Amino acid sequence: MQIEKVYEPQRFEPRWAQWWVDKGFFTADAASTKPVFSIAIPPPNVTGNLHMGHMLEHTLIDVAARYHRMCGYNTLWLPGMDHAGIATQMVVEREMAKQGLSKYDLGREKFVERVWEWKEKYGGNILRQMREVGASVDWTRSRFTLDEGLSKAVREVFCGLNERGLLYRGEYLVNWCPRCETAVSDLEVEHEDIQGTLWHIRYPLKDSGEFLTVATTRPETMLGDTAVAVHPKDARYLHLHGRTVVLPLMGREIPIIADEMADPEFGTGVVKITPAHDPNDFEAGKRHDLPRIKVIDEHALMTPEAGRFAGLDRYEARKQVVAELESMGLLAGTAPHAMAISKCERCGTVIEPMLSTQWFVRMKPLADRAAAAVREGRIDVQPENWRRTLLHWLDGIHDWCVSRQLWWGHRIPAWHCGDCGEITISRTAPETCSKCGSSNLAQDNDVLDTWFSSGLWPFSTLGWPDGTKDLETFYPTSLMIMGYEILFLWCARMTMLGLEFAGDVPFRKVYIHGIVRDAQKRKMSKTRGNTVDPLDITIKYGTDAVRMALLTSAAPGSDIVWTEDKLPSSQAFANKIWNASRFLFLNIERAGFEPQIPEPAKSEAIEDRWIWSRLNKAADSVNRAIQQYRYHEAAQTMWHFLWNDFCDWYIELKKRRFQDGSGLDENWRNILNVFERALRLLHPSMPFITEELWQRLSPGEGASITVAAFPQYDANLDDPEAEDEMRRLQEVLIAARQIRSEENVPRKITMTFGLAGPAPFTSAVQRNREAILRLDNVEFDLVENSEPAFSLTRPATENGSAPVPSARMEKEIEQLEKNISNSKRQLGDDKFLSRAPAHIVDNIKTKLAEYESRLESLRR
RNA sequence: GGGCGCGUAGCUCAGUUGGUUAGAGCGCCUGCUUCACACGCAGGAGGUCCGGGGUUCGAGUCCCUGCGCGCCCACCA
Repeated sequence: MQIEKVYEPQRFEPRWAQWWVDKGFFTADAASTKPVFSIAIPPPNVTGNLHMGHMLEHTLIDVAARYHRMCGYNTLWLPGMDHAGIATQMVVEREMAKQGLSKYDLGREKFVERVWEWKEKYGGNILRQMREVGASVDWTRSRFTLDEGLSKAVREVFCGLNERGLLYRGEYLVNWCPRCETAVSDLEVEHEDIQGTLWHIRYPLKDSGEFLTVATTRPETMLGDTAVAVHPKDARYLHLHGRTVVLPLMGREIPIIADEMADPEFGTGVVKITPAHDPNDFEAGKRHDLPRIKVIDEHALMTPEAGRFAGLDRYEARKQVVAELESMGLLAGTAPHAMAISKCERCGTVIEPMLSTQWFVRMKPLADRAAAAVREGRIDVQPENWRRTLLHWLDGIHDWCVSRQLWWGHRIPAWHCGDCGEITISRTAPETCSKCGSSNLAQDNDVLDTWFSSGLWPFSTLGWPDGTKDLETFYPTSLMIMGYEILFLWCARMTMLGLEFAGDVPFRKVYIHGIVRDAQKRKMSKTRGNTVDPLDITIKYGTDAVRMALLTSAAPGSDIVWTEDKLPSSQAFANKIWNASRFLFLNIERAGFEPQIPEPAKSEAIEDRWIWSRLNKAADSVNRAIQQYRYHEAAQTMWHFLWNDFCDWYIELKKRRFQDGSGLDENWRNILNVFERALRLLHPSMPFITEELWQRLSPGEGASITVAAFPQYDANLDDPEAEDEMRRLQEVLIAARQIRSEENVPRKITMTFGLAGPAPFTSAVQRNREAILRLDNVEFDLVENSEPAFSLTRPATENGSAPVPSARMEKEIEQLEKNISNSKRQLGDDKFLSRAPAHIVDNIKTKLAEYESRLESLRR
């Protein structure tokens, strides 16, 4: 068999990815009686390409899924649907802008067609990309956002909410993005702290020479003021209650009201009220029945209500308003003011609180149920602090504005009567108005928030609202792995909607991972241009290496800082395994038999006993780690086992056994079995290389490591004696290597040491003389004594004696003296003796004896 | 204004319930073309675990506090 010196992932990865799909390994069987493990794979969002975050998330999910499948579960990789919404539209709009087109040039229908075309082209592109980085997904269950089944689920939920009294429509202040020309929810707004300005403006009292000075950060909104407020108990203004001021620039007479929202401590204690353009003022306006005058429109331009400022951009209007006030002597002053502005998460445009008619979902009842499910542990959220964060959000929930003034998305299933104005909400398009019977009906123009349909994902993808075998088998899903940036947007919504409509939690466990950041620890984002394309990276280093690099840094609760220099070492690790197998294959050929995984044989050889015990420990650790989402630990464990234990010691010790073509003997039976088991343990983390090697080792028909059993801890394989003996051998050899290295003795020259020490050391060396001679080219003259520690001396050579370098000795002596005095101090301390557990005390006693013995021999 | 997280070797980070001489990868130094691998092997240097208090026989780990970063949530003009 030809095995190349360097592992080339590109040769194998696409092949296995395709093969697994062809073999149907990712297709879960709803009819199976095996325990179910279903895991949700969030889709990459639609805006074009995969990014490193997708890669991380997919890797974690894939590790969990492969692990459970190997553990005997009926495993479903539940693919995500393709998101729709503002992001999609923005990308298409951007594309169109390059051709000098705007969506208005096309009109709604044509524009939607454009988006569909785009979706087909790039949506498919994303699937292809995911396949290329080894995404293991049952795409047959995949679903586009606007497909038939999902639309049905969306209508069902919308109508269901309505029937439960959880839906309402009305005119409120919503977050409005003037660039996207749509309402957005609170969660889609980003806050940015800026140094703003506080303008103090003097409002003249009617029938008096007095002025009231108000403070505002948005002077242009004064054009829409319908009152000014003072605190009811503010002694300075008691006499003004019920009086009237004349709004500068507009000449409108507006009342002075008493309302607690005015903070006497802030500014002058007087606040202007603009019910149409500020959430607080909107509420105050409701309390005092104030008119709402809209002076800024959906494009952020001033309305005719703004008088001579009409048509101006909001910021231009601000300038002119301030200038005019100043010239009129009504500007009492300005002051810098730290404040937060709201921006559209998608396009960065400053959000305008806008009076508009929207659809809302009443969240409190839904959130209460979700919170209860989390509190009662019906959903286990890990890491723990995210559980509290989620609960905190659920407890303080606001109603959800679900309507969007976009052209792409799920149309709201509500029909307006052109005659009586009645709104009919229905699963299917009604023929006539439910109130007046008119057939003059038009469907609501708004579409639903992307997250509305996304919130139905875990059950809509399984066939809900129809009762299907899939739904029955795989819902609730077992585990959801997602980044914290969509904890509220998605996780919370899925939980609420799942509980309400699918009758159970959408997933039993949620694991929240960190996000991938760039080398400067900034969030990766396309607009910033600091994204890394997983395709480039996987082509360069291989998917396995990329996965390993992500996994080894994926400690729970922390973000991953992505630097490309992590890749070469993962790549080196893949190559290391590759070459370990190369060693095996070359020797198999030399030994004269075919590659195979033979029956294991019991062996008394120290390296066999030791490696089995180590492997067993690794299996234990990997199983635990994956179950506890400690993927980095699983990856690191296998890395350490394969590189340090298997390659550095086990193979090195075995080498000498393969000198002559001895056939398929005990050595082979052990090493091949150990290697095969290690491949299985590594498979979830590095699926491709492990499959390739496994197939080469085990040329069976159609078998795959991907469905082989995951090795479990087996108490019978624990061999502490062998581990102890091996540890002693390693200690002795390392000590000898140090001396060889420091004395610059070439490997070719056999070194002979005097080894004086207790029986365990001397007998370990005695039993393995031949092995260690071959390994390090060292020999030992053994002297057994009753000291607790061994000591190494260099017998006289042709060059004279002088065994150990003195600098090293002095340093060690210093360290030993420190240790000894520490140990003695502890052992002389009555408190320590009486309170510390016995095994700690014993341990220190033993150590002390070892230190003293070692010190003694060094001094000699 | 609330809440959360971080600060450990030059760099990027591990370090489950407090326990003995704090680890890894990269980088650095020395020596090796040893017949699996130079994407390698062997050896080495490098840390007052951010500062200060406290609890404890014992603290990188728990508590308080200070400093420095970062994030999330929030309708105070």
